[in-house]
Amino acid sequence: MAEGGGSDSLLFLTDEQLKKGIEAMFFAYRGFTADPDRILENYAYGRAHHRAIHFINRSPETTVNNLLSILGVTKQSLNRVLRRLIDDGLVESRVGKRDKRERHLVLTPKGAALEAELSEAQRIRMRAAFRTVGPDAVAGFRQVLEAMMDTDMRHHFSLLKDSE
Amino acid sequence: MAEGGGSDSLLFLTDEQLKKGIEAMFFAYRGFTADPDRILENYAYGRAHHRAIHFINRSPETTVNNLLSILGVTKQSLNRVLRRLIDDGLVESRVGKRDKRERHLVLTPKGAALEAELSEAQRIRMRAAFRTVGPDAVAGFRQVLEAMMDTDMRHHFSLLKDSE
DNA sequence: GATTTTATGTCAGCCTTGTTGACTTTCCAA
DNA sequence: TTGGAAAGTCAACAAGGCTGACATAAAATC
Repeated sequence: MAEGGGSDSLLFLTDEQLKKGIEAMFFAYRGFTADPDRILENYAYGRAHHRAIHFINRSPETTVNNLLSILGVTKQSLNRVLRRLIDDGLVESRVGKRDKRERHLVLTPKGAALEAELSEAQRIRMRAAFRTVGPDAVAGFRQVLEAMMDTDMRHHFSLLKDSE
Repeated sequence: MAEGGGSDSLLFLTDEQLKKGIEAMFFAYRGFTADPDRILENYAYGRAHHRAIHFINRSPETTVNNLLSILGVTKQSLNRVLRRLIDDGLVESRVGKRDKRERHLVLTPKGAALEAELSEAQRIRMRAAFRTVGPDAVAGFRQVLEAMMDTDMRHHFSLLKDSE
């Protein structure tokens, strides 16, 4: 009874528990992206487009550079995605007023519509999960995820409007 | 005070809270994969190889078909990955004894060594996160993730050895 | 015993999304 | 006025998804 980690309160740190956490992340992330992925297929967009749309919606008038640091990809990679979203009329690229080298990105009504469709699908799943497990579990979920982020990403994360 | 969702216990279901959950998943998953990704670079392998190695280690002697259903990719895609792991001597493919059509996959010592290196890196991050937040938060984390999975994936998830 | 189904492997070709490198244009700021 | 930052673009490449077609062996079924 008193073998292994010793105290019951440390059982959650056994390698088996950690492994379960790892697999939970893997399977849950698949579920997490499944619904948007299905929607994106109808528009022939991919996850990269979804990510761009999401973060432009979160921070309207954000610059390309800022988006790059959030998404962690090269400008060439982002540019290809952004190019198409702009050409398709989902994103507007506004020349900066103070600094005219900067481009400020905003969603057009068409872009906002797709964003709403995607995020609604994702929220439905998350709402169902949250409702199933209750507020305490949700608080724990958020704490673990935040602790698992890279520190620089944690900074981006805390910038959301409703931050606590 | 009594506006919005009404009761305090439902605040975790506001769209803003759900959005924070969505972003938390995005940033945390990036952190979650960052350490293995760095290791894989040294061997010129990708995440696909990591996933295959992980699930072969979890269920030794698993068949190709079983692995396909867990990973959710096409056999052509998996075959390319598996081919290289076998050629490189990380995975052994054994002809089935009862059914000779089946191939049973096991890690070689070399494969097990890489698996250990990868999963140790991932466990270190998860252990740090778990330790930071404590057992109750970890329980909540696992509950939310499980609730967020697709049901068929939840089935694969519960098959782990230490299942509760 | 012949036929069908299942499990696997493989070839070819396509797409998305990541990468590096090189180069240009614009334009702020020292 | 000039250096360097911000942005855009072209080209080429790789990983890892996908589809479709086809081959083989063995099991299962008729």
